[in-house]
Amino acid sequence: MNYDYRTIDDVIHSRVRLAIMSFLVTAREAEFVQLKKTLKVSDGNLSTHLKKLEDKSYVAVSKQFIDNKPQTRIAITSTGETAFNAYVEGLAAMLGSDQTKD
Amino acid sequence: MNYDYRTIDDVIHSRVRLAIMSFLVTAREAEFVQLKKTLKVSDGNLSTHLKKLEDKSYVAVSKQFIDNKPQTRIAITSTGETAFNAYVEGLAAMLGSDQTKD
DNA sequence: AACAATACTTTATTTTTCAAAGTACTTCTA
DNA sequence: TAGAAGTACTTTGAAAAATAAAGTATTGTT
Repeated sequence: MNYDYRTIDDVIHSRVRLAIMSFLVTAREAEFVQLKKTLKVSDGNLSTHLKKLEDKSYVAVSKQFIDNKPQTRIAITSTGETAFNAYVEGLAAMLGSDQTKD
Repeated sequence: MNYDYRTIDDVIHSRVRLAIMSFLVTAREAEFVQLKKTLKVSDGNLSTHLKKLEDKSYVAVSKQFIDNKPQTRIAITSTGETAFNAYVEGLAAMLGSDQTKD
């Protein structure tokens, strides 16, 4: 069991970013609007959190026009997936998921 | 699967406070100094985080003198334990702990 | 008595979060 | 076809949170 809080990745740990990463780890990629609706987060909030994940290369953001409207697609990267898995493991080690109770 | 970040308790979610609660949920109670060493956190930092947990009645703090030195004991409350368990469940629902992979 | 050490708490600075406002369009309506 | 409204974002700024540094109080040590 580990209780050193520094071992948990604070870039992933933010509630909004954790939701983003959790969604992407199974969905693989998503549109900005889809993410916004799923996470029930404001535009600005989503935008800033995505930038942080992008800065760390946890997600890759690509922009295109579809029906003359801008569309932003966000995909998890392998770096992001590795970091996410490490995060979950670290969390489990802290929470003590092995405790036997009902 | 739930991706609404608001469902996860932000008082518990902070890295330091999560470590505190995780520790206390098995240890039941601890001394300030013990907690400080285990979590590798500074005095001031621990003090402020404990106050937040105390404000929410997630922990109960009692002070006494032992060998003429102040000693602060921190115990998890039933409110705290309930909140912690709910937090872990909420987190599991977000992370998707049921995913079948090796 | 002076100095270091222990066990904290308070303060102040830096960082983070989040929503309001802003930008750059497109589509709809009169 | 002007302009109002809507969509898809980004930037900015204000509030909240995290953290370390400084402060308080007492003890032990030399």
